[in-house]
Amino acid sequence: MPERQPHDLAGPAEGQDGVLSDEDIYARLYTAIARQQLPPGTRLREDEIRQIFGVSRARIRTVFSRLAHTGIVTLEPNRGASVTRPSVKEAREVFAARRAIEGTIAREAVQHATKRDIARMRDHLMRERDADNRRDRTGMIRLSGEFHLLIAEIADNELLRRFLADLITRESLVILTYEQPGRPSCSNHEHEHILEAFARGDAEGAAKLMIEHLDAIEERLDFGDRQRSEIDLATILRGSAES
Amino acid sequence: MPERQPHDLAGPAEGQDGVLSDEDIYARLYTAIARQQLPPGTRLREDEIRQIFGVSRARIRTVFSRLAHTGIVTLEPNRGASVTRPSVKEAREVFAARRAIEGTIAREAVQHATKRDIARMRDHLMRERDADNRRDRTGMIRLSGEFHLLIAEIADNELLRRFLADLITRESLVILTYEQPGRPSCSNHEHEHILEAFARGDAEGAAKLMIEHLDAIEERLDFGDRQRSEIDLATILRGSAES
DNA sequence: GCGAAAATTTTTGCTAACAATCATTCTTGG
DNA sequence: CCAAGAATGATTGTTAGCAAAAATTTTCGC
Repeated sequence: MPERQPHDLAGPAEGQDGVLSDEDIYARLYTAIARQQLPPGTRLREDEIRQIFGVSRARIRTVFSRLAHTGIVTLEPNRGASVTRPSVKEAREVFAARRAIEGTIAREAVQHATKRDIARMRDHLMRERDADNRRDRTGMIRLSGEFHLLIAEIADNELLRRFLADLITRESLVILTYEQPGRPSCSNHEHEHILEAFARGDAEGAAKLMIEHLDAIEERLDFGDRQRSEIDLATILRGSAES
Repeated sequence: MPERQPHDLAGPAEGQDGVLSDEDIYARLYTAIARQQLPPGTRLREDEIRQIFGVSRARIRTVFSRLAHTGIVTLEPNRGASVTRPSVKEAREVFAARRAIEGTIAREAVQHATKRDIARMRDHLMRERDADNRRDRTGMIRLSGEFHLLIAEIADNELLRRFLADLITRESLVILTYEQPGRPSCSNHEHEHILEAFARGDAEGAAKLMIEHLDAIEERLDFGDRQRSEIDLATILRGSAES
């Protein structure tokens, strides 16, 4: 897993007179991490980021502090910032937190959903299928997360939507850290079942399917396998030293 | 509603060599706000806070930025920071978000709870009753929030616990803004019913009671009355100008 | 006396620069 | 040749100070 460098974070200037606001910078870094462009462990050096965005270091420190507060960036005193490498415990907490809220979000969203919302969901799944057919992995990851956020948007609670956005971003780091090659984490077949529950107005069904979907994502990761293989290697290496 | 000043935020130094870390400063301000010591609208001037804590302004700016990210402090460009005054919409979102997660948290907590946890809850309710009998309003508010956080702690998901802590802090601002005098917002009788559900291991019952408890808190506030009385005054004042 | 404009003060936004810490490279002794 | 220590460079942590914006006070004209 090579660490990618944050070279292309700067884009068209969004603020007044071409100056990026702290919020803009935060959003850029956040999005890059959410889209797995900056994998876990990527060093984020203040001076480099400040040059990329053309601002002073103090601005970057502020942004880093906020990113750290959401848990997607880790600050080490005197050593700087890096994209968070989630531990197994953290990973499991992210999934548990998602299960805790996404069932309820789905239920609320079904009760709020208009015909237009359902059409948006359909359109979204078509785009997921397109990306899947094109083997556009980055696009799939983005669209998968966005499907969940679309549901949260339909549920119409900004606090929950933002909390979920953070959880999804943290989960994208989990996926990069613990994913098994060739085994996609988020299935658009499962998304389609959820959409069907929405279309028939089945709030409890949607909630149940959502939780099962999240269970399935978690199962596709390999926390357990990784720990076992580490123990085996250590045993083997100790054995060969003693014989 | 007078605005209190942040004079007494500094306390015993907690960091190495008596220097407070950013985290310490964040925690101090957060706690003061959560305990309603700094009411909605309180101006937080950088220079004043920096003098109180004996650090540079840049440190304070970092802390303010993070507090603003949780929504409990509001930053206005070129005008500074103040404790957030929640709008009615925000207030309702806080309650809706709490209902969305606290039912699930209560359910999880019942399934995790040990005898020791139940004893801690009982002890906590005794302290609530003490505070109530002493008419210690500040203590009641703190302990009420802490009861909810104790349940989240028993549920053992740090992400949810922290999100709930933020929601509770935001709710304490809502209560200060919209509370009816003489009408306490959080009833320890309702807490006792919740504890009973815990003691008999009734996860669904606990979840249901928790949601009803939150409904009841929300009902005790007067979003509606306030809006209605404003409309009446405007109508009356316009009527007297035309006659 | 009142309102508007000007002047002054206060506060925020931001940067350059220095101190402190860590990481890397070089040197030295065994 | 290797390990330990020293030297050097890179990076973070922090502050002082200036520019810009907002708030407050003073002045002036009617």
